[in-house]
Amino acid sequence: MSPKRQGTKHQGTDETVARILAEALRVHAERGHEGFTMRAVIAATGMSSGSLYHHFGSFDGLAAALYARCMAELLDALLEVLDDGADPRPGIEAAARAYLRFTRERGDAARFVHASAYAAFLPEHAAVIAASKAPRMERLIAWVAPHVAAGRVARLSPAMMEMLLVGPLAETARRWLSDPASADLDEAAAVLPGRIWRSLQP
Amino acid sequence: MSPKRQGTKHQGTDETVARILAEALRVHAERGHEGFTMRAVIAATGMSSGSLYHHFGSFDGLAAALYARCMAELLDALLEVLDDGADPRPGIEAAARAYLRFTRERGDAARFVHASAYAAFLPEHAAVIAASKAPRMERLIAWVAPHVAAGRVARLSPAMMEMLLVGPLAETARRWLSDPASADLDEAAAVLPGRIWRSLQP
DNA sequence: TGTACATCAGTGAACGCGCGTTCACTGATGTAC
DNA sequence: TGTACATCAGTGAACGCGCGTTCACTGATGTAC
Repeated sequence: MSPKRQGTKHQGTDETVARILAEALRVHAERGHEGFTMRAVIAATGMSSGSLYHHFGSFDGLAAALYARCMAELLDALLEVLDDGADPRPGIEAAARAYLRFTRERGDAARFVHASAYAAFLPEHAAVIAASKAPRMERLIAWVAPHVAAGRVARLSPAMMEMLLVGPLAETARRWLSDPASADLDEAAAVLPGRIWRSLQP
Repeated sequence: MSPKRQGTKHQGTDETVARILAEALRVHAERGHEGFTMRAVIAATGMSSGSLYHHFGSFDGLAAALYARCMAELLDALLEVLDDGADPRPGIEAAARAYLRFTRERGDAARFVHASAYAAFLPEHAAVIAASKAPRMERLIAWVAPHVAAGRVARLSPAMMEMLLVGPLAETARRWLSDPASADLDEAAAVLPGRIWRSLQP
């Protein structure tokens, strides 16, 4: 079931990278943003610093790779629930609920994305992150475009749509992630999707 | 015009505290969140570490004081534009524009607030921050309450209202603050207030 | 099939550095009598 | 009015610590001939 190392043989590179990223995310979740250090990740993985440098080049490189993966998972969670119906409303509302569900179920990934908003690695490793994020954003835009053309969604720039869709959800997630007692995800899931849809109507 | 120190006489405490906070904000704006350190603030103010500890107790204490001040300024900017008319719409829309204006004109304060979202000092110094934030939030809630009672604003919990009002604005601010080329505050000021108002209508 | 070499994941001790914080001190001002 | 003491803003050298990073190395596997 669980594929362990065989003797002293090396694992595949992808497997090691995935394992390091998973442990790094765990460290961030358990020790917070300030406790998220190269040395903590080294200790958590049980690997050597050299190995981490071999795979990621630097601590910022590791963080950027983790950010790209978490962001991709979040966007995939939204893309997954979009349908091909003539009415955009169910898709928008389902995406809003998916955002909140992702926040609850993948709180560690959501926290890392949100907490990295002003991290220095974002501009420095913008290319790696864009490579992961851009195609998914394009799929979202491609989904909504025909609805805009048909007058079923307001003719706004993609940026403004994103603000209206993601803004209230991100704010709720941020609140809940920093203190689960301070926000009610169930209430948000009941209230926000309909209100967000309203704000996007023509 | 500029009140300098007179000989070796000490300034007032409030004046010193204000000067330290102003320099700290400047350090944060110029060197980024990772460059925002006690030592950088010491160098920028030209004061001794002991003096900063005398006034703030710790670096987190200084950060918490700065956060409380910046958050208060942001909330005051919103409160300032609320009017007493029978129609809540102008007030809501003016508050939305005020948020974006504050972001542009007080970018340093806005950046510090946003970048501190997951900082360790928030829970540790929650009391200091709440003392500054809570009364202002209450004034906002008190402003909207009669409109809700009269059926002019949707009957939502204050938390949900806050998410709908602030969400798209905060997301826009965040985007603009991390890269002014990646967001258009003018477009946001033209588009978002009306859309936010829609999302809050009964 | 055997040998020589290249590749590459992974090791871990050691590096210098900047961090937040401490504390014994100075000296100006306020207060008591 | 003068003297003694308390208060408190401000000083700055020194503290130990954990940080990200380096680099000479090991050893298993893949490739060439």
